[in-house]
Amino acid sequence: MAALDLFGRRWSLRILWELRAGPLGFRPLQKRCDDMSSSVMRQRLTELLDAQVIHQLPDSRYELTPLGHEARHALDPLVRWAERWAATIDPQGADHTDDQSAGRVSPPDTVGDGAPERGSAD
Amino acid sequence: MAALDLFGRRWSLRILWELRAGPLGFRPLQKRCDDMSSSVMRQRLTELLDAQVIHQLPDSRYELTPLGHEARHALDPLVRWAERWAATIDPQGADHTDDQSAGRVSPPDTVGDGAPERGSAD
DNA sequence: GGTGACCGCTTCGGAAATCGAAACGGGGAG
DNA sequence: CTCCCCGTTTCGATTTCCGAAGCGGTCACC
Repeated sequence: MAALDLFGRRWSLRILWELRAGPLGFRPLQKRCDDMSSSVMRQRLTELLDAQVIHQLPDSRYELTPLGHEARHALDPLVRWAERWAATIDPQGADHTDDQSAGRVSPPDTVGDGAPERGSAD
Repeated sequence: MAALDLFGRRWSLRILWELRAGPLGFRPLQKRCDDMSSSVMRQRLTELLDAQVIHQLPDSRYELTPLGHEARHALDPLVRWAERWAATIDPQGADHTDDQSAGRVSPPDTVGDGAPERGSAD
């Protein structure tokens, strides 16, 4: 349950996700996370730090701990599900070249709607 | 990313989790989810309904769709990780037989810091 | 030495999400 | 009819999040 709460916050999962490839500094990480507010970012970072999911390198960059990497991998099935999910509910034109949605993605309406969103799992 | 947003909301994962054992009505479900606000509950329910993760039975109870069950199972590794995580950072109060804490759970503070709220493992 | 760019991080006012409790109409039991 | 539980909506109060500006610091460059 604690985990559900920790990861149920707005950018926690995203941060975990963006850190998967390697350590990142504060501002770079912020940019990767859709330019989220630095205030909230610091907050999430602190929570994650406290949960020992990430830690800070001597050069002050943030990096996943072994525990953090496990969490990120534990997330994999969910990512795979997300892809299937996207394919199920949004099977039509997956062409959103003109997409300009910022941070907010809404739950898809229904099959047959024309409201594309970003479904890239990177 | 859309999934990260859908599940990044406050009670989404919890609802998914509480529905794992079978269909539940509105108020029962609400009680199970730490008595969350009915307003937010309705909102989450709508989002989940819209995302075709849950659906409503003729007797108006809520139930996971096949897609929803997949999501719940996709969550399994995360749950397993959570247990390991709890054991890693909170190895002393190793008695999680009881559980009735309120809504907010924070990253455990066992090691080093004195963060406020309490966490419970399920 | 001065300037500008990036850095980690904090502060603050306003917007949005969440809460909490009350209330509606309806169903079933006593 | 009354009492209790139900699903659901509404509304004011609180919490969280956002967005932008600012602080002190480093480093390259001129």
